[in-house]
Amino acid sequence: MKQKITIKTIAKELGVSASTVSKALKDSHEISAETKEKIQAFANHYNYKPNKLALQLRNQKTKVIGVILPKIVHHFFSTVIKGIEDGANKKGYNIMVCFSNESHTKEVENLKVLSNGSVDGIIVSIANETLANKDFGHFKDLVLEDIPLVMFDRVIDEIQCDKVVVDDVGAGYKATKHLLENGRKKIALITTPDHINVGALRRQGYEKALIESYIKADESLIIKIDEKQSKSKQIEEVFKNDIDAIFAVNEIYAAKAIRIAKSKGLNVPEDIAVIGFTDGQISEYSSPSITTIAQHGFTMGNQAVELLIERIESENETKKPKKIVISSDLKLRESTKTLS
Amino acid sequence: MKQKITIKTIAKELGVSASTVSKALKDSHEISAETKEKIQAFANHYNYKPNKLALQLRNQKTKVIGVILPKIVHHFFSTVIKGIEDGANKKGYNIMVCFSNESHTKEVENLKVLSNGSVDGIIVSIANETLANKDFGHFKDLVLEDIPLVMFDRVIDEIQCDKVVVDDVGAGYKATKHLLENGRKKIALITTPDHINVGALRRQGYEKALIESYIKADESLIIKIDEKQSKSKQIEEVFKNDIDAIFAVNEIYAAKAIRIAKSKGLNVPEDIAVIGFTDGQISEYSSPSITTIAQHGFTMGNQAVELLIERIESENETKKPKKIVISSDLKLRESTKTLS
DNA sequence: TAAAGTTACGAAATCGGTTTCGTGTTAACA
DNA sequence: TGTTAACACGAAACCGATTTCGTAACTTTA
Repeated sequence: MKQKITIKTIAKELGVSASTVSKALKDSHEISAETKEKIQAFANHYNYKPNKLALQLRNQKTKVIGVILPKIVHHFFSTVIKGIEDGANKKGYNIMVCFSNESHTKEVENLKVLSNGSVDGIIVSIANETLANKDFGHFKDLVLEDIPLVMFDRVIDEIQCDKVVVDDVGAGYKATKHLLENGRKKIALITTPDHINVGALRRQGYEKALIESYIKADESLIIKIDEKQSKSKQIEEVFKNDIDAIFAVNEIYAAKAIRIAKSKGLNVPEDIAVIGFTDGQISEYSSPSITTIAQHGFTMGNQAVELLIERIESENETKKPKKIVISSDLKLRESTKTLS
Repeated sequence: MKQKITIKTIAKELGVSASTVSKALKDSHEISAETKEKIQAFANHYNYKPNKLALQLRNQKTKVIGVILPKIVHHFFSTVIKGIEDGANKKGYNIMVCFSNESHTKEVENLKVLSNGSVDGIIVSIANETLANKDFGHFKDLVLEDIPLVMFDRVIDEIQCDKVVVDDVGAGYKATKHLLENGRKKIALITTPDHINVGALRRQGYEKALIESYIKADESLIIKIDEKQSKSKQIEEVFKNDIDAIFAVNEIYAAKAIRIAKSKGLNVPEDIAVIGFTDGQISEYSSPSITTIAQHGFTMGNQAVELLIERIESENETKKPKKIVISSDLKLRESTKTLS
């Protein structure tokens, strides 16, 4: 078995031409039933598999989709990957994954590698660093080269391509509204720095809900976490204020907030309600379990890859980029309840 | 930019032959300085990138490593993937990931797709279903075809290939020993069915530790979770016994056990100590945080890919398969403490 | 000045398939 | 019996790059 068999091998062995073998294996009408049978039996017996690389070169397509993620050890992103793989598989594609580790340089490198022809299209969620320096040249090049591109979750308006996002404003609104409906009035927001657009959007929703309830947003109740410093310490700051609820833009901040609340002798949800974002395992298994906004990562991945494949396979007229907004749901758990 | 430029394009444009262009771009001594400069400048200006597919076909290697995982929305596996990607990248490889979803059929399919020449080697952690029916034909074929293969975590002895595993027996021993040293005597074990070999191995360690302490293993304290039924209900069973500690072979079982204990009015770790496996986010963020065995997934992935690339790049004499055992550490947290 | 050696480049084979086009043989038809 | 059509297959081009080998033109050496 060490020697892999090719069409030529078969042709030589059976005394026919390579083209005959190729046609016979594709059940072409040009080949007599007798010859076909002979060739197919032979190929089958020796477990012939057409060389993918040769096919890719000829067809100029790889049936592979490149995926660049900021990180993978993370519930949301691993869920998205699952959705992408699932959708890709259904259409006969495979996925090649790279991680930017939130680094701009690595993102550029990844993009360079993938755009060399290894993949038919690319799905990306942008690295934090790239969002911070607003350097999007690498994506612009990609668009110029006409390589199909889909961005999800962390997207930017500057690039003309298909996008899949959660309704972050709406989600922030829903979360805050829920707390308000629970009778909470002093709601703190634990969010990210402004350049992470999802954080900023969720904040908009938060503020919208407050305004609707005639509550003035209090800047001191909003903390933007700097990931480079101790998160716990930063979160602890917010407890210096008089608050009865916390809306955290991800589940880690929420979990940490709960721990701190407990350590301060506050009961969750009685004294303080907490709501998170990203319905991951932390929210599900911690006690109390955490009410969150479910992001439907699987759906996002699925939709993203669907958009991408659609664009790959209709590589003719340039249709206008689409933007799909996935609505998010509130998942009620133990960390929130009506104030009695 | 729509029209991609190839060596032929350049050759025609500059009135030279394709071979000249190729050589010039590789700075061959056969080409005059003048011509080289002209060609390089042209290629540079039009942003020429050699077609990867053509290179792959010619070199008969893809610089891609295939990875098949049972699942991805899972802390341990996503950590391993990170380790694989990291190691692969350092050596100039990319990774292509597929998921078996614990299904035998899907695993076979994945293997078939990847072994068609799309990748230079494959890293696998076997699906539960495959472990259950003990049908390893697809792996045997792979070995026959001389495609480099590395298995990790869930491995089998029947296949001759490199392997990377955790010291599951030792880990089970460490965990149990820790509980014993805490003064616990009635230690329940929440594990998997026997065919999941990692579960069986951890159990061995558990029993070894008990024997050393002259404690007879009590079958009724051992529950093998059937994932198809309600886990909580099954775990609840163990509380019918008089126990003062639980060793769970993964963090989800541990988290569920803690919830159930709490609901029964038992305090963790005072009344009952709990220790888990896989140092994921659940263990870290739940309250109480969970003492676990850290599996070092990143290291496993890194080692696996290193073994694989070594084998790929020394494709000559068939060296004997290696087996790397990664030792695991006990990570002390709040869910265990000395019995007072 | 003839023989030998350089230099600088092109032709062609190769990787492993697919596909178009051509052609010899036989069968069907006028 | 001559013409045409159908049939079954092979030759060759092609995808894009690399690489071996050959060679024209020029230079060096005897």
